[in-house]
Amino acid sequence: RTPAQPSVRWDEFNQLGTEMIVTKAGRRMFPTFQVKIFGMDPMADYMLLMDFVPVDDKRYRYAFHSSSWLVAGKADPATPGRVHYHPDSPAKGAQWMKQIVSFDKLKLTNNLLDDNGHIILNSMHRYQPRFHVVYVDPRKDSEKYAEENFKTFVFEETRFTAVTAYQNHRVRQQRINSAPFIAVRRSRPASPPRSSLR
Amino acid sequence: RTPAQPSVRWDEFNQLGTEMIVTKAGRRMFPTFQVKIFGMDPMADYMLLMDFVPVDDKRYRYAFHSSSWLVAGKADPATPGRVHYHPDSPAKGAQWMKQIVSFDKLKLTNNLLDDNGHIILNSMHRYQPRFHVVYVDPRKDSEKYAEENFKTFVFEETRFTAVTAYQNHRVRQQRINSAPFIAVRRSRPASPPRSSLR
DNA sequence: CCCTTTTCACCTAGGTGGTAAGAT
DNA sequence: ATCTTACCACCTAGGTGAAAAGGG
Repeated sequence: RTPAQPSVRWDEFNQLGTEMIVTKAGRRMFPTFQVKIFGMDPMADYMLLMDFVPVDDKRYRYAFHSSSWLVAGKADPATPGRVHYHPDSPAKGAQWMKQIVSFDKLKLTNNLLDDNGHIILNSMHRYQPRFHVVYVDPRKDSEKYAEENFKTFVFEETRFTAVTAYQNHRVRQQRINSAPFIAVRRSRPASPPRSSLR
Repeated sequence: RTPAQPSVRWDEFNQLGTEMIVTKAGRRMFPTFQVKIFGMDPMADYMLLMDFVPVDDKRYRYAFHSSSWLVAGKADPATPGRVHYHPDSPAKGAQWMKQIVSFDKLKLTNNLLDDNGHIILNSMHRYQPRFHVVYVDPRKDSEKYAEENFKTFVFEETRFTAVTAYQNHRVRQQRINSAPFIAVRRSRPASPPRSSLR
């Protein structure tokens, strides 16, 4: 049976055109990708993982005046295709099914040389998250069954554009509304003059 | 092969007579109990857990003037004997052996009605932490082998007296020295008079 | 008197977006 | 112009000991 993606929040963002921040140090996703899982063998071991595939081979830019995304040319060279294993992997089916599985430790970066195992994406490109379940086959010749022990699920509403700063004002606002604790700082105290005296 | 308890810090405290704070809400141990493990089957599953047994059947009190612990009578009725499973359990031997295993999530409480699964201890009593390794036997009739699949380790230097507030001044000082970040607040702002007006 | 509980200021650890400066 | 980066104030979440109050 297909796992479910609790998706109210994703739908809200998807309507606006979800944007995910990527930074050099790595940024968590918001919304977080989470799934409710059904139909596993409670006693068997499974690995859960995610990866991200380009939606198309285009680069985008955001037109502020029209508040819309425009194609800005062909995609930049693909980034290293990394995967993120859910840190509880491997675990028994019973464990995974007990509650919603949340990928809140996953981080996105635009640093091609990232050394922290984060997912590397190109800013201004569109991505589709994918969710994979791997059954840990106890049989000796388990490689032979790799195909059948591997299942992939795609939730289209989780597509997004990677950005280094929110582009669409309404997405930023939605983000702030979704997490009331986020401070909206209005201004920064005047910084000292940079260096009139070297 | 016997696991090792990194023990420099434990020895320091043990010389003074280690005291562990217990609170109603639960308090972490300091020092933390941690072990380096050797000799597991890398591919097999193991559970790691701890429990605490009374060192004797006595109750103690601390004599400030002589800075020493005195026997204050027979032990209070024993507390429910709980165990604490390391939250990563079950996991493969390879995983456990990869690095030092730290029981830093374990909490001690004096609340007999505790509902958070914390370890319940009697204040002013002495305890010996114990560390257990359970091999998860894949055989059908695994109960029959319970004995051989279960190993217990005791590190005597980790004995302590449970207290609700540090008794020995030098233990308190040692604690503060061990964690430089701990604030030593000198005084509290005068509190408003309690209720001259009910 | 001896011990426990409550409260609270203060700390760590880590994530967040705005701003301004930097880069291309 | 357009996008990226560094910096930083501000937040959450949770642990900590001291002091003060409470209890037997």
